[in-house]
Amino acid sequence: MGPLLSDRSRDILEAIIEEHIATAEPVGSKAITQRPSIGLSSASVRNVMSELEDSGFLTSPHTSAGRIPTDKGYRYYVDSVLKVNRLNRQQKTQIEAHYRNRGLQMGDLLRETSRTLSAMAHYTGLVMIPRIKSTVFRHIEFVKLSSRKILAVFVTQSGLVQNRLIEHDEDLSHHDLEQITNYLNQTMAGLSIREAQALILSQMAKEKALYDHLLQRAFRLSQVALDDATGGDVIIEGTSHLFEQPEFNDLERMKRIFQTFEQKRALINLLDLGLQAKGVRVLIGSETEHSEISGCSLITSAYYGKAGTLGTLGILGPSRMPYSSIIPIVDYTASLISRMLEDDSE
Amino acid sequence: MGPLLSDRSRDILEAIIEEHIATAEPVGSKAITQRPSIGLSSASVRNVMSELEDSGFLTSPHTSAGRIPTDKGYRYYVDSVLKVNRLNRQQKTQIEAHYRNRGLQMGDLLRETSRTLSAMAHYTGLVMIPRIKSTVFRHIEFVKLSSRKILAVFVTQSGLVQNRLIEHDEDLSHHDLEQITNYLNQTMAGLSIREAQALILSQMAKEKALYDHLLQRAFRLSQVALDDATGGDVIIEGTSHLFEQPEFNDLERMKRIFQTFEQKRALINLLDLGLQAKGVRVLIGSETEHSEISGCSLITSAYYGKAGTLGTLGILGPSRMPYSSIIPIVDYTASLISRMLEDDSE
DNA sequence: CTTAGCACTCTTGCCTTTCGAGTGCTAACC
DNA sequence: GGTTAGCACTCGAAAGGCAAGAGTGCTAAG
Repeated sequence: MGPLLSDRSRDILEAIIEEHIATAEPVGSKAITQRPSIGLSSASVRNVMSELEDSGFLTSPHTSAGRIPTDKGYRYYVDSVLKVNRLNRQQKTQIEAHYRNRGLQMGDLLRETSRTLSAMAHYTGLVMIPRIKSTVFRHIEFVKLSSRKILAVFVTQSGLVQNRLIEHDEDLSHHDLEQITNYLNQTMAGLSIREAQALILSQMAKEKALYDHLLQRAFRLSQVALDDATGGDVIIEGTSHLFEQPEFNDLERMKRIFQTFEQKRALINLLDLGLQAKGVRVLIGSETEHSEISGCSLITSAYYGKAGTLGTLGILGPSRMPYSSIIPIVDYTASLISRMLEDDSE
Repeated sequence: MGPLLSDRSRDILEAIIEEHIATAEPVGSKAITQRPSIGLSSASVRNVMSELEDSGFLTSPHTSAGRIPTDKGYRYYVDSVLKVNRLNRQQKTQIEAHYRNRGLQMGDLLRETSRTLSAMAHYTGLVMIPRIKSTVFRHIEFVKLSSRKILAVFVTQSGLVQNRLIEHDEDLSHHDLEQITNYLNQTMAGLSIREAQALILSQMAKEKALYDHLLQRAFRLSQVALDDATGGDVIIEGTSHLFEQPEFNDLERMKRIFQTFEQKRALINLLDLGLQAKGVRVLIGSETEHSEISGCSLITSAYYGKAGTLGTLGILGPSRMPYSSIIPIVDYTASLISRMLEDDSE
């Protein structure tokens, strides 16, 4: 896909984009001629640039200011031109160093991953916390906080801890809770949450007939505890890096971006899109269909545990981003923590 | 304390500060004379302003630009002039509305509180998560994730859930862990963490003599689980409000502030200062001794659970802040969630 | 002690000018 | 034919100048 361009047009588009990525300035025809790979005069380059503008790959801020890539331009570049670097030994070591010497539990591991991404890329790091539904049951516990309030604490195979407060209209004794806990832990051991939920529903129908009071309670509690209503959260780190980018010199724009960070909803939706995709996914500018972060690109990849896809992680930065070096960072980090999460649950 | 000023100087300082808070501009002598409370000519006001500048309460950005309060000026104002408003019915209802209709567990409650503070004040809300040490033990659970890894999940009286990954060199069976769990839950029920830790230490000494293998393990595990090394965290909400303030039009400054938000360390230290203090505490500009957030003020208050002080919460905004309306917001919110946390553990 | 008056200072906004970068077009060149 | 030198043109950025306005400090009179 992507419209076909002549070799020459492609080379010049590549040169313009790379120059723009390096300088953050609109690039003129003269700058291009100075590249060894282009053996043309500035006049010829101008002709090509004019064509590229007509077909929507470039745009000019004003008449006499050189040209900058459009989202379409970046898209073509990423899809058809870009050659992704491989990480060198040193970079890999640098990433791995973030995880050395610590027994990190799931939550901390994900936070550290977001930090790693942000530190390596000098942009903002994003890590989506796994949806409960995509995890495997390990352990559940009901702790009685007061006569009406029960805290359900729930641990997944990969060590993610979730908890939910349940208001119960009936006073269950410690002993009752213990029995419920034991029963549920035995019954649901090793099930995926999806399976567990199905089991609960079918059992609830049955138990109504059997009229076993305690079991009824057990299933009702576990149903609430495993309910996924809270729906996803995302860990954002390294937001201050955005201040370093000249394209974010605009306070109004920064405000909108940070509002988006705070609401998280929109980010979660964007990250969700990457759940199914294989490998690294690049969303450029308006493709995010979220005007609040226009001018930004999002590089994401899914990460996995033993039970399959857990979530996505990625980097948010300006569209003017050195894709060739950012993409492998996301790729390597995703596969690294996937490996860690798979090993973990042995 | 606070240097003594004549009534007149005090009135004029008050007028200048309130005018500056309202307009965000340097205020000149003429603006002051228009206030009904000041029955003086601009010339007289100028004389007083000159004195106030000499004694360090005011400063002028340049010769012909009116004057703005210094940190010392704000400090005097807050300590000796300010009359704090009371919240009206509507504001209280507004705050309470944030907590209606939801069974919020501890973590969510604190996050919601940070949101509430930020929404009510239009500045950034901060809530410190309680240090383990200042809480009461409720429940502990050890979940075996793999042969070497044990996840310790630990619930406090107020429903705060903490977890820690323990790498253990010995393969404990599920049955062992269950016994350990039961024993510890019985032994430590109702103790404060401080007491529990003391108990663990003394028992560990004893058990060495008694040579009970399982108990030794139990105490060693619980020691690690209750270790407070992670030390505090703070929930920050509403950072985007800062963009609305004219004094934060400076990108370089914003960057420093957001870096401070990311590191959190400095914020935690500042919030810690408010742990002992009774009532609302105001830190103005340079008093924070943290140049990164110079020009900011921090209004904090401690909040309580049944077992005493849990942590502090507050609002971060520009020094030019309507203290009279912000202080009661912090005050009321702190007492409101304290009440909720006390009730909770009945 | 207060205040009117006034000279002085400095910023702000606005206008003009200049400069330079970059373009598009045309005509000459290979 | 494609390619390129040359050139007029456009437009923004930077610099300078000017007037307006706000605010001050000082002085002298009330």
